[in-house]
Amino acid sequence: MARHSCCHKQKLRKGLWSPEEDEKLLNYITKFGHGCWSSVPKLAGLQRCGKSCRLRWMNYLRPDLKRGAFSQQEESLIIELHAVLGNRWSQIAAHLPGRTDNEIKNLWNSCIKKKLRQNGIDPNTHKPLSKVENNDEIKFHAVGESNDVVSVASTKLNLSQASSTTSSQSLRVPPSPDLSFRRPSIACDGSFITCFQPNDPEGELCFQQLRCSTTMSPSASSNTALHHNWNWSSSDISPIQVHSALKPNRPSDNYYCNIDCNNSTYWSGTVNLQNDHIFENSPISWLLADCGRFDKETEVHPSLCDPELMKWFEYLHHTPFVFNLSPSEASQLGHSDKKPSAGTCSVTGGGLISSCPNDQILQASPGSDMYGKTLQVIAVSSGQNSSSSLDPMKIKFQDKKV
DNA sequence: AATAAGTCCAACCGCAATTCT
DNA sequence: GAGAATTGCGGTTGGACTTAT
Repeated sequence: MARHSCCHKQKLRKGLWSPEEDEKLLNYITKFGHGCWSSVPKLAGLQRCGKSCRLRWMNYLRPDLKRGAFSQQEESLIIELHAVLGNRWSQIAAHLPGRTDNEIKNLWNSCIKKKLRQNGIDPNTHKPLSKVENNDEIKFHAVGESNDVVSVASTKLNLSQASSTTSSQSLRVPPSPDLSFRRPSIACDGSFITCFQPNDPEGELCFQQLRCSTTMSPSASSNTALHHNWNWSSSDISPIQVHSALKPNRPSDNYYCNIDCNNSTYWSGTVNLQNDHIFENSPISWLLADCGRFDKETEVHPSLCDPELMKWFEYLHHTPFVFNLSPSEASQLGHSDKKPSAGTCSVTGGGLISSCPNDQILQASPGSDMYGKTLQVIAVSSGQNSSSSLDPMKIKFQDKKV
């Protein structure tokens, strides 16, 4: 097998880096920056190729790298991002400050894959490995423009086993289909972030261990992150609030909120007090569970339009979910290759899903009326760069009767 | 205690995209 | 515009370490 071109020219060292080599590279880059990587080894006095130097710097010597084991939150985020991005390790790493693509890839291959399989989930597709009997499946119909009837059977997840293990919580696999009604919720009114305790009639969430932490991102002018922790006790009935005095000054300043239960992240997201936006990190978002209950404009990951993820919604709510889109709206929402541009579509009633194959219109199905509200989905312009799949859409929940 | 099997992870490799000449 | 050089990415490998037999 041919070596990389830069290694042909001279006999270069390979294998593990010695502390002396590390020191040479670190000293050189600290003083002069890396510039052109191919010239770094010569200038730094190393018998390595530039590529090797770059890799060592990026994966080990960089001062901004985070050391130590991955937290439960980080693992959860990796799983969620992998469901959306696949093996795009560098893009996943971009969402985990201080972590490298190599590190995440190794974690995935050595650890997370195994955990997912143990919980009955295919790590490649994020679909369940096994399905249960047909009578538990939810079937619904969506009527296309040509009056073709499209039947979509949702995937019933085999969760009973997973919910009995601690690792299942790290996967944020719901312990029961009714979990959505027990989720905590975050509200934001421009002055306060308020964390509401979830309704937990069966005590599954063990409130004694439910914790909310909020970290304000450090701004350019300040290296200090504001960090707050609260613990709910079983007797608490009041929501937790972040006081307005902590309101950040710049629109870019966000609060990163995590709600943990039994040391696993149960809800995570970003709250921006400047514009009242709440962005949930989870692509398997709980947000749609709040249809009709939110009255704030909220950002949601476009992956919510992914039929596979919508199946989770179906599973959680025992109700189908049907988009009611015009062809152009369907296209704008990402059912074509183009990114969403400006546009509006309405999603009506209690349920919706699903794919809009080939710009086919899916008209409203006789969905359930469990929410009795109108959900407006506003696809916002997300620029021309089609390489980014993470630009959020805004979803506005309006308190209107259908 | 010796050895095999399994796990983890740093580093290598080829390829593709981008930049430079 | 063409070819070379460089950069970045994801798949794979190999060796150190741990665990099981």
